[in-house]
Amino acid sequence: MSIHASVNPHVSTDCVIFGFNQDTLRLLLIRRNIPNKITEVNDIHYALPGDLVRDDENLDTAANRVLAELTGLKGIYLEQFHAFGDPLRIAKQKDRSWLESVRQNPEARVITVAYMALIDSNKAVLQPGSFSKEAVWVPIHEVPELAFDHNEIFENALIALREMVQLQPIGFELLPEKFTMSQLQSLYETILERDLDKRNFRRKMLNSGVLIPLSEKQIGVSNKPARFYKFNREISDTRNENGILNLRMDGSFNLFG
Amino acid sequence: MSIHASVNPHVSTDCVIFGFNQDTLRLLLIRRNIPNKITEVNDIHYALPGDLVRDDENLDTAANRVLAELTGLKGIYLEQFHAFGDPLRIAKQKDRSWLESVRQNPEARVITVAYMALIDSNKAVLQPGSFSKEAVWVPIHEVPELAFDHNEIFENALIALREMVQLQPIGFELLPEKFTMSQLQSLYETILERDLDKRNFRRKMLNSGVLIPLSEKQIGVSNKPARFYKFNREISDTRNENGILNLRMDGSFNLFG
DNA sequence: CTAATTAGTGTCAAATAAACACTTATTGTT
DNA sequence: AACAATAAGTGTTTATTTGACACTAATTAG
Repeated sequence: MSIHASVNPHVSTDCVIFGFNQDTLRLLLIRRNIPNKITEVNDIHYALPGDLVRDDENLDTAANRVLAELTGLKGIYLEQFHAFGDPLRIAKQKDRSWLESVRQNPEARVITVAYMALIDSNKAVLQPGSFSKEAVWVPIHEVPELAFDHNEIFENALIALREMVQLQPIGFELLPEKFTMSQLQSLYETILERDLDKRNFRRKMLNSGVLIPLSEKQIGVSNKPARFYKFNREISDTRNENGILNLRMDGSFNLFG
Repeated sequence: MSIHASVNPHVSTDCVIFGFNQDTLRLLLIRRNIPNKITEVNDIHYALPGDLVRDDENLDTAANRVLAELTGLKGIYLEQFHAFGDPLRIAKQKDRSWLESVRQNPEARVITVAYMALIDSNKAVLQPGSFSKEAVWVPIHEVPELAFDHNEIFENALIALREMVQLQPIGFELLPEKFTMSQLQSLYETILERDLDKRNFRRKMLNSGVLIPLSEKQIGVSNKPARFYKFNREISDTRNENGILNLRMDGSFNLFG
């Protein structure tokens, strides 16, 4: 028997949910009112949506549940990217009363498994219920101070997203079923935070085979109407046993050196 | 309060420790004797080294501790790659007596955060102590049935290694301080399981700037002696706050399309 | 019918990747 | 001392990919 203490921690999943809207990459946050014992006025805290993992759930299932409860969406792109387990992570939050409770209850420690989700933010109907009356979309450059170590988790997710988007054809998950080449380019430019050459972008996307051009075009725009495309899911849509999409091309999708 | 049960699970780290020896990629496993209540003879089980995360530890620290206890090595390449938390994962092991105990004690559930470690297997002096009298190096193609879901974890690690080795200069972690170009190529060929062109490999490695040629050469070989190289750690050796190496080049290290 | 706006298109130069075979330095053998 | 065996080391040519760059086309608003 070890002399070292190992009180079982709580285990949660937190979801970094990205959406893309009006040429802006957005993060879905939960606004919570937390009673402040000193001021007796509620503090407003923002946090990543998350929940404890239940006995009968595996991690992917828990993340999917959080997502579904919040957005009403199922079977969307969701990928585990990192587990966070600093014993002091709870204490990083602003709310001092929590810090005290952690000191007194080491078993209040929470280890969280973070997931990144990419959704078409138009499809997400924020659900009525315990979560959703507080859910808000926030542009990624206007993310406020978050509870716990959620800012760190978000920063990690953003870095992971930037890397993944250059290796795997996942950007589509953020767009509607039908989209124009310009929308797609704008998405990539937003995520990568740099301009891309229009002609080179089109060439690369079209040659890669991940786009299916549709005959349909924009209507009602006061300029040359753009063609719509859809994502070619045939390429390698391998949905794992938990219904999680995991798109991977055979070779590298190395978009922009 | 939720109607759903959330008994706190145990949280552990498991380490997939790779070594390279005699042109073979090897995995470091623990051999355990587990009393079998039925046969009253010990079953021999192999498992990934791992341990519960302690109260005062973060995840990286716990993984480093497991590694140090087993190999005596510190500050080596260690990277978290996935958390596994299927509630039935314990039950996947062969030993039926465990399965029963899990059914009776749902709190026996273990969520594990898996790490991949790359070490110069010559440097690892398997430590005397509770772990090491049972530690063995096994070629990756001869890995036996492992406890729990450790085979799945290992398979995932191998896939992750193959991907990472093509994007980041981490192969060096598996070699001695000084190595020849042929050793390096053999390592890459072993990991990627395909032949590489000698001249193209040399050119790419040398142009990438990750190698520092030494004046020293092999002695005592009955052929043209090879030059030794060492890894250029200056490139971007960013050791995080937990002493974990995290090598990343500025651009992509896209070695082999 | 003119202006404004965004879509859509091709070429050339530079960089990178892929294919390919012979010479060199050393030891062991005769 | 010559020779055989072995693995190290070295360049060139071709094909492919990338990056830079500017005009025409289709539509609506005024």
